Amino acid sequence: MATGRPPRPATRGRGIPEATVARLPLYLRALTALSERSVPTVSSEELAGAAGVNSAKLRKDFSYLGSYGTRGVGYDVEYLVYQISRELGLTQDWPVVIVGIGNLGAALANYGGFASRGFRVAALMDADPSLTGRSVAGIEVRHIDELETVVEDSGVSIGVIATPAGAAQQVCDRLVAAGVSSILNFAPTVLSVPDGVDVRKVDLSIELQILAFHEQRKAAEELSREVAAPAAGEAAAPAAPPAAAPAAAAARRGDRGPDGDIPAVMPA
Amino acid sequence: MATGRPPRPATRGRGIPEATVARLPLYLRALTALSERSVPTVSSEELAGAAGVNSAKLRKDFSYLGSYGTRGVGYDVEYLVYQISRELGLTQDWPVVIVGIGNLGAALANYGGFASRGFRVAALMDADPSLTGRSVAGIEVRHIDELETVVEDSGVSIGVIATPAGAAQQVCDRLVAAGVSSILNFAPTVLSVPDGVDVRKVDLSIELQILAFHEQRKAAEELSREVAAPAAGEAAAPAAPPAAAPAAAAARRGDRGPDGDIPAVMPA
DNA sequence: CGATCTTTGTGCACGTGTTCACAAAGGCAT
DNA sequence: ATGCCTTTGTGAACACGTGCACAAAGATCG
Repeated sequence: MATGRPPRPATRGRGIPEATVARLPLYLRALTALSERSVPTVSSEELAGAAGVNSAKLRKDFSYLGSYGTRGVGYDVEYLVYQISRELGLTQDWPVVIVGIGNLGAALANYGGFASRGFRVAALMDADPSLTGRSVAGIEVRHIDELETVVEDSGVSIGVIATPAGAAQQVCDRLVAAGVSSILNFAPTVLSVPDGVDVRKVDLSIELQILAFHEQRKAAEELSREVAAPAAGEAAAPAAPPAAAPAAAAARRGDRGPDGDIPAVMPA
Repeated sequence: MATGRPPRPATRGRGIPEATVARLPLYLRALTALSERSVPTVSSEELAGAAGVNSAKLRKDFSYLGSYGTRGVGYDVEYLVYQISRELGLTQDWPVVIVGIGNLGAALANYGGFASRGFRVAALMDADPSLTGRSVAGIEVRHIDELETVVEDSGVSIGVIATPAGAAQQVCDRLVAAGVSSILNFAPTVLSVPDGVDVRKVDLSIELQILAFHEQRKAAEELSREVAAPAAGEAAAPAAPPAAAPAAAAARRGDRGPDGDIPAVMPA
């Protein structure tokens, strides 16, 4: 009976699947909106709609956190907001350092969504001496040489890299050496980091290329349909603009996932 | 023989898995770097290293495109660059319209990675009349009212939304109505679109929240380890910087994925 | 020209994530 | 209280993605 307990309970104990973690912020946003409208409870169906996911998936996601719903009623909005916030670690303050204050870095510094959820811009840093001392989004830009000091003094554990690609790995190494163990990388480079350091990447160029792929596929499909069934539904009516109209027509088809959209996946 | 063609062949015929499509741009970038260094051929092992993926995965990915490698040698860099570019639809020009020229929109307009790969900023648009006429990144900002005209005239099929969350859905609807069938959304909102329209989302706040989750988990794990085995392996040796050492120690564990990093997934 | 060595391409097993479908649980009306 | 109605929580089937391991293919060298 001693060994009666599962030796390796499910996915690492109360380990929440990565896919679920990625959706929690989405639920949280939807719930926050409901909270602001003073909606007391919400059903999985409604919330799923607002978050743009399947209701079964949402319920399963929540089941990893515990049984926070009431059958026949739904979920208590305030309570769920708290539980998800806690699970995501948003009940504490996360000082963040942004490195590279170019166009993008400045945009990030100005981004409101930051402070709204436990994140605080502890410092802005750049290698360009002509920038240091200047104020961006009400925060003084400091020179990159102070990076180690800033990380240590402010207890920063999350770093955002918004430098050119060439400088990214170097900055990354310094961040990690200074004690940062989570990095959000906007530079178009593959960062190599030691075990235990999390890297997430945001790459505009990659996203566009993925869209281009699908766009091309849609165009090809449309073309083959026109060839297969010439002058079927839309006749030769829209003979004017060559690009726009056919694209929209191809769109209608809906060959992709269950919803209209597709998951935006990208390896770090 | 007309209908001899497969009506719905397998995973959409030569349908490439979504996960593979998402990695192709990564390979392409690594290959482009090799090409610039005039490297003639590359093995799956080397390329996988440069792209930060498993070599078996890379080979399987390429196998969906065809048999472009030579056993015992590797892949011809130039040839692969071409094949992947073609598959992604980068051999043609993709006019892109950016809506919302705030900090972020301006950063995107200035982003070099755009033009490098078949993408061309056809227009910048904003609802603020005080912005129209002004030049950003050498491109004149036009008023949102001209959106339909621009999309039609330039044959735009990809739109980038960089507006505040409140305006995103409205802009999205107009884009779709005008014929745009691929949208890259930077606004923190769930966009609803008709079937056949692809939406990919980039959300800074969500990425940070996912990082916070892992950061919290690492901290908790570190804590429990210290409690479970006080002064076990690392003694009190690195008693210096309080932040870096513990984090790195927790890191060692490697509880996450096979590689050091985790896939950055996000539903649109 | 055959042996050997390298590297691809892929069958197979495994793990993760998604979806369905339904029993159990709770509220609510009577 | 009892029964009905709604909605959750989850078991099980399925789909997808990953990684191993190896046979086949080709280059290279003696």
